[in-house]
Amino acid sequence: MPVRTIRDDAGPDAEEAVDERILEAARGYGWPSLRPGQAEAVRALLDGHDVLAVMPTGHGKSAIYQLAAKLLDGLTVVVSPLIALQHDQVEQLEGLGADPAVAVNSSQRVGEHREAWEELEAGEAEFVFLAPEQLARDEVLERLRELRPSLLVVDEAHCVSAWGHDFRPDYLRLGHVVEALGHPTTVALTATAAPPVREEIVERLRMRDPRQVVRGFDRPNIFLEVQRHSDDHERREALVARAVAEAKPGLVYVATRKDAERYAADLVAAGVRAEAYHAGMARAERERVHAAFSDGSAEVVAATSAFGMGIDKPDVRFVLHAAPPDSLDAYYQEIGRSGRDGEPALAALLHRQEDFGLHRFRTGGTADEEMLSAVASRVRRAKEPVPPARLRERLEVGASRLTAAVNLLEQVGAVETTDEGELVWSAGAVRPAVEEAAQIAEARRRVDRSRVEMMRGYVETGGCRRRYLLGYFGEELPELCGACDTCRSGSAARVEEARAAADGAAGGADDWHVGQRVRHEAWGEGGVVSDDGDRITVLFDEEGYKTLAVEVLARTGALQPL
DNA sequence: CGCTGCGCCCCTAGGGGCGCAGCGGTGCACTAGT
Repeated sequence: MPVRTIRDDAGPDAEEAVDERILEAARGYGWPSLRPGQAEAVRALLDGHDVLAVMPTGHGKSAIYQLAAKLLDGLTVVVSPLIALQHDQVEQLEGLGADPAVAVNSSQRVGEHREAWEELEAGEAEFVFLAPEQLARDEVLERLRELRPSLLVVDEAHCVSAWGHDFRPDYLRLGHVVEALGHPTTVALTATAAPPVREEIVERLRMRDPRQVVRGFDRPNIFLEVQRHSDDHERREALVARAVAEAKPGLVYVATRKDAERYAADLVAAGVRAEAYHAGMARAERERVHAAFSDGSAEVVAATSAFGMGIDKPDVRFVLHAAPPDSLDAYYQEIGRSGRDGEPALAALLHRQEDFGLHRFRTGGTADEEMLSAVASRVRRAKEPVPPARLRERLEVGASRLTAAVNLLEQVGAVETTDEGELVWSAGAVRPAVEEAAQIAEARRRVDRSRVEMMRGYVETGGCRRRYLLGYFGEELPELCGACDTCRSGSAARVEEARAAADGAAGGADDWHVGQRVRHEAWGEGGVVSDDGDRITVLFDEEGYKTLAVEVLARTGALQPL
């Protein structure tokens, strides 16, 4: 099929290569044109490549699979993290006049559930939405396999990395799902993922010959600001005053449920139409708050991280943080909910040094060695493959704790999963496997803690905040952004000068570059993720992020290229 | 790690201060009992 390529180097908004067939399909949905990256991603899928697309929400990520599904014969399976979102996604497709879509989940009535499967098995539905936990069930997987899906979509794919390890470990098992379904073309979609997160997504989903499409990362209309407070009371007052003063609607992110309630109450007392939102609230109440924010009757929502996915409001004018999140990935995701209309928006973080203590707690804990041992011993002793459900009964343990242990034992090659989803012991003794698995879990925690340190680096930097943020996501910003507090105060320019001076003193030697693999004498192997001239940041495989002074490295030789 | 809430002691009886235990985010699916 001939591909017409229009090349225009005028800038990021330049129209990209456009495949006539894709454009035709887009018109079928009522879209006159495509955004940068969309056509590229769809074309790669049509060519049989797996694709990871990283684009901000509102940039038309969903269009990628909607178009590909239209152009590929066969069922499209969409892995979607929240049941509450599945319904909206089905409706959105209906609104587009797309082929029928159904959802399959535990909230459905028996009849509804049966009907969905009947539609699928009669070949009447083109899309099916499920959470990863559904796909962990053999019966579900078996029925889907019979339907020979041609496209597998993993929506909100950062969940693989952010939730998979402990919280919703079935995310890490999607690789099995891909294979059990005969490896349909796979596309992973997310709004935010730093390079190591992208790597993990590609690896965990066992993508073959993947194409990465990363677009629209910088959001220059969002002003970045950080305020440090020493006293919690003062921080509260400053935040409320700010929310009162700024144009609305806006979001206030907090660290605990109780704070969500307190800030909402304080805002109401200050005359703001505010609501609280967190996962401890009754479902109907959560839905009411979500709806109130969407229709504008609530101006501000004070929320934990539970409020986020599924918000598709273009005119959010500010996102205030009453505490730093545990990573820049999370922070960027949250502030990215503002200014989607392209108009000016504010992202301000009001923190105290002590806030980081909560993350120390959350990334603390010890490896679940007891569970690893119990699982390993049982699987090894068994004469036949063990269904995970039986292990759960015998060990009297919840599904997620068990799955997390199984994932680790698989990762060290001690346990394997059969095509039927049963567990077999593959090699070696129990003890060393358990120890190795516990070490992997411990390394994971070190990496998590280092992600917190990168968040700390963001609040403490005197340099351009946007440059720091984009650097974390692997993008270089050549000029100071001019739209953050450090640029405005002149601090960023002073840091820049000092750096240039240091560079000159070092003879302008450029020993390191982004993407380079390196080995450190104490921290092992890693990859350079950012280069600030006088300092580089390396993501070590087992230790996480470390920021290193180039001058010290030159003197000590502690870091060597590989 | 840091905050909150509770019990306790202080002491010329009602509130203040101390010490310590417990808690802190995100969702799926499934089950039992109304």
